[in-house]
Order: sequence, then C-alpha cells, then structure tokens
Amino acid sequence: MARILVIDDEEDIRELLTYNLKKDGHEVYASENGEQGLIALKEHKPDLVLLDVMMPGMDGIEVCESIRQMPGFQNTLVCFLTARGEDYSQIAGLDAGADDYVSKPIKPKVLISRISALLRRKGLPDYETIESKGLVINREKYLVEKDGTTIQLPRKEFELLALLTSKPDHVFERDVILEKVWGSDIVVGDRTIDVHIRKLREKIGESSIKTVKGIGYKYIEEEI
Amino acid sequence: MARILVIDDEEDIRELLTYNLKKDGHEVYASENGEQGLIALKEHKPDLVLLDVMMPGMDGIEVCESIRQMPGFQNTLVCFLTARGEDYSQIAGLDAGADDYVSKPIKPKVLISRISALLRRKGLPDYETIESKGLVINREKYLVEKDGTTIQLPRKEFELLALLTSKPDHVFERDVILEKVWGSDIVVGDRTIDVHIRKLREKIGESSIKTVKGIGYKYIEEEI
DNA sequence: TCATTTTTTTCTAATTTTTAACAAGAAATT
DNA sequence: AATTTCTTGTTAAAAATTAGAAAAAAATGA
Repeated sequence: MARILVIDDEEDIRELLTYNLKKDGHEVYASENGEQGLIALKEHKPDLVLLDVMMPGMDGIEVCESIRQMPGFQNTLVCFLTARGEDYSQIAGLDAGADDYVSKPIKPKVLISRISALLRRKGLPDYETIESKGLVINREKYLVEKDGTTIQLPRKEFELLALLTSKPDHVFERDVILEKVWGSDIVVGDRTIDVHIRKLREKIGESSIKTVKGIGYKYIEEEI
Repeated sequence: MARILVIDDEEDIRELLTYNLKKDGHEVYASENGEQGLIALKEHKPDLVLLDVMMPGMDGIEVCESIRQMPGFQNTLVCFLTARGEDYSQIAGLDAGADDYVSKPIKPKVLISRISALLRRKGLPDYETIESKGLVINREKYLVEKDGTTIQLPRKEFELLALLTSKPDHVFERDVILEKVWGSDIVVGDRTIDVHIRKLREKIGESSIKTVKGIGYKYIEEEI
C-alpha cells in the first residue's frame, strides 16, 4: 500500500510498528536515530515517516525540520509519536511541518486507522509518477521518460523539472524556484536557474518550458 | 477557511499562533524572518499576514511596505503583532499599510475573533482569475485571454490591466495607478502610464480602456 | 584521481520600461 | 471665436532590465 519509515530509538517500538504495519500491507523501513533516518529517507523515499519526538542525538523536531528542508520532501507525510504529556511537542511538531501526531503508548489499531486517514487525506503519494504530455516523471526511480525514451537527469535538473511539471501552466517565480529546489537559505548566483532551465530544454525539448520575463518559468501542457 | 502566514522571529509565538489558527480551521504557514516571509508570501498567496513588528533583519514595517509594493498583494490583509507599549509601531504600522494590529501578549481567543472580523470585512481572496467581457485575467498563469486567444503581456502591462479590470467602470486616478502598479516611492515620468495604456489598447482593443480626462483611466465593461 | 554535476562568470541578445519631443484635443480665458 | 493653457496621445529611441549561451571554475562523488 504505502512505504513507511519508522524512526525511533526504542527497539520494541520499532518492532511493534514494523510488525503491525507490514501486516496491514505496507512496506516498512526502520531507523534507530535521526541521522540514519534521514539517510533511509533519501534512499527509500517513503510516503510517510513515523517519527519519535524524544530521541538521543537529533530529536524528532530537528529531523522533521531537516526533512522539510530537503528538496523533494516537502510533501512527505510526517507523523510524530509523542509520549503522553508532551504537549509542547505537539505544538512544536505541527509548526515544524508535521501532518499529525499519535500519542504513546501506541495502540496498533488506532495507529493503523490514523495512517489510513493521513494517506487518504493526502490523495496519492506524490513520488508517484507525474504524467504530462509525453513526459513521465518517476520520483521513486529518479527517472524521466520522454516519448518512451528514458532520461536520467542530474539531481537539480530533476527537482526543477518535477517542480515545474507538478503544476502545469503555473508560473513559478524565480525566488519560489530557488526556495523549493535549492532550499531557503542557499544563496546561488542570478544565472543559476537559467543554466538549469537551458539544460532541461536541451534534454526534454525547447518548447516545453516557457519563460515569463520578469517573473519566472512555467511548464506548458499544451502548445500555445 | 483562510490561508494565513505568520512572520515572527520567536519560535514560541509561531507555535502558539500556528497551533491555534490550525485548530480554528485555517491553513497556516510560518516564517521566522522578513526575507523568508516575503518568499512564503509569493508562494502561498495568503489571505492574511500576521506580522511581528520587532524582528532582527527586516522589521515588520519594512516587510509590510515591501508587501504593499509587490504587485498583486495590495489587498492582502496585514495584521501587526506589537508588544505592549510599542505605541509608535501601531501608528507607523497603519501608516505602512497594515489593516489591523494586535498587542502582545496575544490571547488566542482575541486574535481569532479579530481575524474573523478582518476576513469577513475583506470578503474573498482575489488571487483568482478575473473575468470581464471576453477577457479573462489569470494571475496564476500570468496570461490574458481575449475572446479565446491567449495573450502574454509584459509585467507592467499585465499589472495595469489587472488593476483596471479588477473594478470595471471604476475610474483609477493616475496617482492610484502609479501607487498600485509601480509602488509608492518609485518615481517615473508623466508619460509612462500613457505609453502603457496605449500598448494595452493596441493589444486588447482600443475601446476597452477609456480616458477620463484630468482624472485617470477606467476599463469599461460594456461598449457605450 | 577522474568524470560528472553544479555553480559562476562573462558576454550577448532580447525585451521591457522609461524618457523625450512633439502633436492633438479639450477646457479655460480673453 | 481665437488664444492660451493644460492634459493626454503618439512615436521613436534610449536606458534599464532580464534572460540566453558558452565556457571555465568549483564542487561533488565514484
């Protein structure tokens, strides 16, 4: 059904969750701390991360903030696991960009139904392929298919294309692109976006990406 | 209900507001400084911005002025958050174009009711397309459709047309146009507006924009 | 290391915006 | 009615902004 990454320092919890989620048909990965979790995240591109708040090393809040900073993971669902009474965590968690939280002790049935709700609310996980006019973007495999031919794009180019095609015809302003693809506090030169746009145009066709001068760029669905 | 952007450097405040506003059914975004706030603003096009006055870097006044300068955000509601006793801020804030202010310490219930009032007063968000007599103005795609044909207008022309069509038959005075399209402290020559009007008339039809001598221009809904 | 990807730099081209000069038209004044 | 004055229209061209191309430099990763 969905890919789920569990990040918790307690082995019992990891096992409990893994067992129950697998039984419910999900693909489950588990990490025992934030650092490893982030690596697993990149590798497995889960739809949902179950994240313990209290952990040695990076705590859940920090992990969540890191996730939200990572290009391509803005839409990954994050659900916090909080000990009862950690009210503060709930608030901070929502602020850090979490989508939900579940209190410990975890009741498997409650968790399962909560997860279903989250996944449903979300619609489809967006590592799904995005299809658009002969272009298929597969975030899971990091591949782009253009009219049947498969193209392997470098990371930045891939993220840029994925962003633009995520809302065809929508104009993405330059600073929004920078924010989404490069991250909020990375400073790059003025021409950086252009160069990547040019490379994309080379690879997927000149006419697909249109410049809106003074504003930004958009991916066009239909030729105008 | 509404999209709300919180800009405040104190994490506690951001959490408090985010939590309470989400609970009240709003879509909430938060930024921790002015610069990031302005980017988030463009991206999320909120209906309302809650803006702390005292912040390191750009202060709230500056942020508000920037917002008012940005084409398309003249009507975004801005509500200042001021520390008690910052009387001067209230005045300067209203002067900078804020719609309201709330004093810290913030009482969630007070804030919620104040926000409801603001939103009610405001009516609906105006990021949507504007339709008028064979003319569709789509700010998201930065496109104008005239009788089925799509036209791509340069930025200033687009903003000018969007302003005029936002209130058909309403006469926009020259200084209002300058203020809204060019921004409050940009100084341009006397003929600049005329030239843009002329180009618009060329592109969307001579009769659509009418000169009101001595006052300004208006977009006319019906041919007279 | 070496190859690849990403960023920066520089130069050029294109487009947009503004200016300036003058024409034309309306309103006011005589 | 004629003249002056004020405001807007028109046009061309200059100025400023913005993006594209190519290549080199830096960073990254195998």
